[in-house]
Amino acid sequence: MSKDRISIKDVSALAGVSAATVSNVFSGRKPVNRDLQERVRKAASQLGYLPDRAASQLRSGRTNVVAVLVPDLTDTFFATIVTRFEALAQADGYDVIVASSRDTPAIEASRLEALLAFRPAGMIAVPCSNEVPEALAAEAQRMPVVLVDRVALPCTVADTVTIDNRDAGAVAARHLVEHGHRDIVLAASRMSMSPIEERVQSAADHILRETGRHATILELGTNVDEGTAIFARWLERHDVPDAVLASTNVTTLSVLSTFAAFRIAIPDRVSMIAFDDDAWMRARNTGLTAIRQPVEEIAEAAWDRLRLRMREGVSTPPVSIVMNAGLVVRSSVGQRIPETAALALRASPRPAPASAAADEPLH
Amino acid sequence: MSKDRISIKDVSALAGVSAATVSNVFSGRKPVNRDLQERVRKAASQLGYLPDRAASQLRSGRTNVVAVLVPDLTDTFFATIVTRFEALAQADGYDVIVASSRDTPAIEASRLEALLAFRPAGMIAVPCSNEVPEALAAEAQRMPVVLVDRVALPCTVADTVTIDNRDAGAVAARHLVEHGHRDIVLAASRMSMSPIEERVQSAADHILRETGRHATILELGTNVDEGTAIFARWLERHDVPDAVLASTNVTTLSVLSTFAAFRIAIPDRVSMIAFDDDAWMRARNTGLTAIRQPVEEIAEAAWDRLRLRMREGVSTPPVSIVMNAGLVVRSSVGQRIPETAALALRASPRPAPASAAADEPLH
DNA sequence: CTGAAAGCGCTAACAG
DNA sequence: CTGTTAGCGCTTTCAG
Repeated sequence: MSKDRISIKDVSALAGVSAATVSNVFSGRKPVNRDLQERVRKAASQLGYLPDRAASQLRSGRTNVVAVLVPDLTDTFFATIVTRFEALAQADGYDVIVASSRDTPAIEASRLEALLAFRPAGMIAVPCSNEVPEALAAEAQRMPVVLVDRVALPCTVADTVTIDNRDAGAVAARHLVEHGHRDIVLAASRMSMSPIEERVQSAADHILRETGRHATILELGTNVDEGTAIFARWLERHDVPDAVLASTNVTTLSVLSTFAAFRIAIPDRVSMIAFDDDAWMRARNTGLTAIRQPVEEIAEAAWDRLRLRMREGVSTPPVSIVMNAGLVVRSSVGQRIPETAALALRASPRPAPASAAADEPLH
Repeated sequence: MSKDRISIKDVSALAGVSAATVSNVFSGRKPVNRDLQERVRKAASQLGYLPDRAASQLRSGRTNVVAVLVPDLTDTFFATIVTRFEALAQADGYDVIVASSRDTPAIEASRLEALLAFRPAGMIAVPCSNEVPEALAAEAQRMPVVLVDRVALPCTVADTVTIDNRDAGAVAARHLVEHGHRDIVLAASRMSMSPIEERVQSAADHILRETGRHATILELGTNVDEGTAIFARWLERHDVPDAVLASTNVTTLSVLSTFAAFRIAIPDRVSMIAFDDDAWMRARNTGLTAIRQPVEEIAEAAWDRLRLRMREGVSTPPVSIVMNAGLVVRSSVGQRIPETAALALRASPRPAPASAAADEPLH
């Protein structure tokens, strides 16, 4: 352990070549004689040489680093996206640096600065609020940026990859209504985040249109424990609804925790549609019916887009990619007889013109 | 968007000072006149200047970057550790770069190289196998390294932070045995990983000592779906055991998924002890009794250690920190009458000398 | 194909 | 306290 760091000069000296040749061997940017290559590589591995990115980047102006910024790494949705990115980036010869904003705009700004100081070749960001951070918007004019998930469309700042949130909300609402549910709670995280607003509002609209009833919208925040507390407080003061539709995997956990604490059975007493499709949702006796976002595909689309931009520049106008979420039906949504149908049944000997679904319990 | 990048010179020119002064304003390493500070800051923000780490690091030899390497970012245990690190590091003025080895030694080696090429000030690593990667062991002699979780003790390479895995296994086994369980399956991920081996072997030893029965050890791997398939295949050919003890949060998910698929009720038909204490374990009607690792404390201990080393160097011998896991009792472990006690009960009118716990069903 | 020399943006050292 | 100068390790000329 004599010298502090092994540099390209140590290698070139040992191999008896110039530093430039060593550089060319490692970067592969210029052809090098086979024999020399071998000598250089041997010397390098003998010394444990690893090129210094700082120096390389400084001189060349190029870098193979892409940055990823997400609101929360402990949220499986984001963790999965990051993991997939990293694999894709690595396959294309890029290294990924990751930062988490812990859902706080101030932290987001600071993490963003930290990432930008690396002068990455590109960046994929899931903003923590609706506002694209100023620094990011500015940077997006020179550096490729792809915005994912938490974005209000249309977005003029950068390319985006999102799901069709209105459709997701409507599909879930329809499923609930078709199963006879009328008194429905929509568990939002924060309505100020536009994808959430879209999911929830579109579900509410559908419910109102189909049943004439107003859904109850509850904001449970982006943290499980906080959301559990809020929902518990609400439940203490209200009747158990027919069904709950979660708008986020975190709200899903909050709602389920509360029901567990209150020993409210799913789907016997209340139906539930979860958001996102995590492993634990399958690991239960009554599997959760859930809106599944195509996480991997989202990550892939974002990476494709970023790679394209890194190759072709940011001069052409931003593109918005919208993917579709699907409903995975398992067993957390039960069949209810809606009041109107039940009244009709009691009032007349003939079956009322209720939906086929609502008839089922009579068989 | 005329110039490509704003450099320190642009700022110094606009502010009418030297580059060194701008540097001192931002690094705070030398005092600068108030007025000048202000002028510099104004010029900088006006230009959108962000110091270039590559250049800074190259010249100064210092860096405020620490690297974190984990086997899997989608595993909540690791994700939580990373998140906590990042918060702590940030509070101390460090930036974190993260990489995931996806539980594959080859990827681990490549990610490790990528991280080391940043020349970080220190590194926290959760190796994916028992073997500390060669490159890391070598690096640990000059750069502070803290190894977490997946480490075989004693470790001569670097400081370590782990839990007392033998104790964790024994505590869980005792809980099961005390509740009258005899036919017990130990769900390992891979016995070749020494913490797992310790947890599982120590549980097996305890069970053998207390009941004279050999526990069944099953290796379910480090992936939920794979583990589910393996356990399902096993269940098709064997009786449902009295209880299952998981050694990992991933094996927990595999086991639960299988039980759900087979509609085997917990704890009526089989008891279960989970590993790690994730939010979803509380979000069920029968909450999971679980071994809880003190995740946050592990992260904090590792960070403290790393910070100390970054301050004081790596010359003093490695230190091993061992923390304690605890058993969180919820409702997934039921009461069984062990055969021996049951036989004794049937054979004699007097209560057999069974444990108090085993008597409970008779009340 | 290889080597010598210059310089990326920044900060250490020293002079003022 | 501020400016000047040199050079970190690499890659890029450009000459051989």
